[in-house]
Amino acid sequence: MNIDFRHLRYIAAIAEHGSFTHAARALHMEQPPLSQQVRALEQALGLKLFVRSRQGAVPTEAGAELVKRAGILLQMRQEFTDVATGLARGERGSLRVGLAGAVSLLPLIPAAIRQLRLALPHAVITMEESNTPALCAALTERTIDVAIIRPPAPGGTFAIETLFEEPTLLAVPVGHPAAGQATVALQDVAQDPLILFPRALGPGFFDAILAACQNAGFTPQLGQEAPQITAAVPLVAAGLGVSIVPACLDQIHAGGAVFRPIAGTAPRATLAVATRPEPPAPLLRRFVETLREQVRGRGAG
Amino acid sequence: MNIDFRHLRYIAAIAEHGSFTHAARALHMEQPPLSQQVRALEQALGLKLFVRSRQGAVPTEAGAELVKRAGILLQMRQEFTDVATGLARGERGSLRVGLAGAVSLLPLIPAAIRQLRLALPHAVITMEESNTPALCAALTERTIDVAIIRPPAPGGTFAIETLFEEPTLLAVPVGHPAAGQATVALQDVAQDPLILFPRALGPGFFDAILAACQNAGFTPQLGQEAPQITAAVPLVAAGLGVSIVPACLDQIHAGGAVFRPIAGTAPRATLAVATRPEPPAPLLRRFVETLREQVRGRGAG
DNA sequence: GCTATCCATATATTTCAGATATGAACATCG
DNA sequence: CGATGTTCATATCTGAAATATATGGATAGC
Repeated sequence: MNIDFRHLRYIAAIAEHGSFTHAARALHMEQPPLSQQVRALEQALGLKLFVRSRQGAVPTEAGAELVKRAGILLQMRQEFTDVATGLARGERGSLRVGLAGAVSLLPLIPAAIRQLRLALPHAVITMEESNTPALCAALTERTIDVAIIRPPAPGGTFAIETLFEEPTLLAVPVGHPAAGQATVALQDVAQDPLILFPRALGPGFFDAILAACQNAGFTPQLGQEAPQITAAVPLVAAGLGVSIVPACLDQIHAGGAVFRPIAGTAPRATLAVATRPEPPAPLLRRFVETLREQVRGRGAG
Repeated sequence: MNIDFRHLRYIAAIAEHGSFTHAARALHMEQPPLSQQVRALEQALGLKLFVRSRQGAVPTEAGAELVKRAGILLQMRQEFTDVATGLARGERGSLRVGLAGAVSLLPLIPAAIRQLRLALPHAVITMEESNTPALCAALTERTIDVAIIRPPAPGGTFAIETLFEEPTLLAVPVGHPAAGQATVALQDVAQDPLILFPRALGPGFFDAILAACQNAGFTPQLGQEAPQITAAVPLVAAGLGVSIVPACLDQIHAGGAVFRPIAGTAPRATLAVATRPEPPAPLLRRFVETLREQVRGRGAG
């Protein structure tokens, strides 16, 4: 015979109540099937678990030992279902979040992760920073579970949800004439070399910047290429040119670079949540929901 | 739904084989019921355990966690049955043995216990020494599981099995005329005070000694009463009289007492195994069997 | 495009846990 | 001392649920 949790529950109940009849009542069943099942179990194990008498039933020595183990097993089953419901509710599990360049400077994302960490102490949330193409590759390779990227996502097929459009600022070196103005028109820096990241790291943002310049009536002269989006700021500070960067980069106090709002219609840096196309794990779903809440709550970030 | 070992086996097998079809084969069942059961389990837990594809099935993160726990539970069930069969075979468990006075001097009993200890390393065997009435009381009170007694057993109802008849020796003080003889007839000590234990500690043995004296043609003059059977030897050594004692007592080298075989039909000290009337636990059965073997092997002991 | 393989669905079958009814043994109480 | 109520055991029946059988749909590899 195959021992079953049922048998374990039965012998535990009998030991607890000291009688087949009372145990049966507690188990919401009748006494005969209980006797029958215990009898079958005893036969299968080849030993008597209880000494029956008119006063009830007491475990034999072997019975006591096995009742003890039955209790442990039942407790572990309970733990199994508890963990399962925790996982189902997204209160448990692990989530690896990938962040595109400069995204971690946006208060929004760390805030969302912090909120989730507090709400779900059993969840393990890890972060890593990279660029959009690498993040998308990591998604398909299952190295991460979700990425905040700058669309479009290259290669593979993902579920993409636009989070919000981040405003941009013009970064100019101190001493530059535009640094004196409260707001700068793009034309005012048409002659300066434009320092940008490699287009592959965010073609959408890259093209939006170029389009804005075209709209302003000039074709920008591309200067030194910044290896990442954030790397443009030190280059500007070094006097190699100007740059258009996500607004959150003004947190980088490079000393030597100042940030100014752009007059008119400035380009915008889109941020999106990318996941694998498969149905999301509960914890992932919660994370995305939290992100949306944060966006709604803060407007931008 | 109630989670069952069946479900745990199923998900463990699927994780191991990486496919429903192969797992079903390994489980000696068909694929549809396996799919159905896992589906039901997933529904009950409210989460997906496996990602199905044409290449097979791989656990989700939650699935992997739960598969791990399922393996532990299954392993503990195995341990449960292992312990149960160990208990059933009497290879496991505890046995409390009570020994009547002087019985521990008989090589037979320690030898049996030693043999059992070596053969059954998982068994816990403890011993204690007392007198027959106390041992019988301990049996009914379930303080011990088996006793080697000097019948008859007072009070209560027990399963008694005679082990063997131990020969007796005459104990006389050095310097006593009988000490010079190789064999002593009981008549030769008819005038000496006979030192004996209280009759209640072994009425059968006590009466056998008196009967032997009557047979030899005299009624013994009872001297100082020894509190236990073994205590007679020092009293004899102190010159307070003679005694008739189980042969094994010659191991007590009191200095001052010598032991001599009794001519003719000497009284005999019966030893018996007493247990509670209920069917014996496996380990107890083994112990009694070992005792019988020892008796057969050694003749006396 | 054909075939093999994978999982899902639908239906039939069988097994087995549980309910009901009853019996036997014994303690308690009037 | 017998009546009554407790205990657990036995026998038979019912019903739910696990499994088998048959089939379908989707896809990867040849």
